[in-house]
Amino acid sequence: MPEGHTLRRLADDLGAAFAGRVVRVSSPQGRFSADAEQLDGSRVLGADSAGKHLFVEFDGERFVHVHLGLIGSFDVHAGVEHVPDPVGQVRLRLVTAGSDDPRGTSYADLRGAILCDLVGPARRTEILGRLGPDPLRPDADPGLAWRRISRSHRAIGDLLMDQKVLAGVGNVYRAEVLFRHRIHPLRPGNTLRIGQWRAMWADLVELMGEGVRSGRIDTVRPEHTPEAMGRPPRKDDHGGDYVYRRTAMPCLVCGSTVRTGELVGRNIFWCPRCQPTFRSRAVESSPKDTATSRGARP
DNA sequence: CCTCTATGGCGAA
DNA sequence: TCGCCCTAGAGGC
Repeated sequence: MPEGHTLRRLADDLGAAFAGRVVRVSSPQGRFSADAEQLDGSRVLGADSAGKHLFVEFDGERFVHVHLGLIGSFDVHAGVEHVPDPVGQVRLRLVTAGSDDPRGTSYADLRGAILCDLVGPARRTEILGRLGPDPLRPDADPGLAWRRISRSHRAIGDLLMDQKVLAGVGNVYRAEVLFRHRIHPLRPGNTLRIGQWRAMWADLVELMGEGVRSGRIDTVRPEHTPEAMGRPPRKDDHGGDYVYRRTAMPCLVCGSTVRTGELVGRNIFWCPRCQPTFRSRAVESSPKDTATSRGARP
């Protein structure tokens, strides 16, 4: 689940349940035990996200830095009657202490994360400093991303996933935003026009904001659903995406066969007709083509 | 029941 | 460039 919208939502939920509360901190699995001991009985001040990074702030300028990676999850249960025994490999558990808060008892379990570290303000600033602008942050400057994109010969599908260029976009938003703007994933960053970038950024702000509210990624415009287009709905189509994980299915807009390939180690999906190659003869090849030196191989 | 894949990125080589 | 993290859902049998 974790692209930027997931972490923003998580920060909001953790803040709502734990901000201002004294918490019991533990590591049932054991891999965070030393740090959990340090934090146990402390007060949570709040939680915030930047890109795919999450920071839970405790008193004394201490932060738990979490990165969910591909398979991590952080489940927040607010206002529960009872706190159950941990199930599975729970690396970090937060439980509210005391009963004088109108929010009642809450707990949260972290599993499978790639990163869970206790850090200070300097380290937090360092981590934030490595991230490009996050479309979910109102103070983000899309010009910083444009500066890097417009000066790079790397593929736009590569640049969009580079957290130093742009923070919070993952494999789904990358494929979908490129489709929505009819841009081929392999098009070099330095061939984009600034108007295209401004439109993509504005779109990401809206799409990811919607993702925070709904808790899922849904990028298909109402006029392009199979129903609206008069196409029969498919049982093997999960819905909500134009091209992501729709290999060999018909494009929702033009009916062409959606294609897939690999770009910097991740699967990329696109429509060969809606997203024509920048130079018409450059990339019209089979999905099994060999990688370039940069790892692009649709 | 088992096997495969995944919205990510670190660190060892 | 690859293994890992070791979850969770989907699909095959």
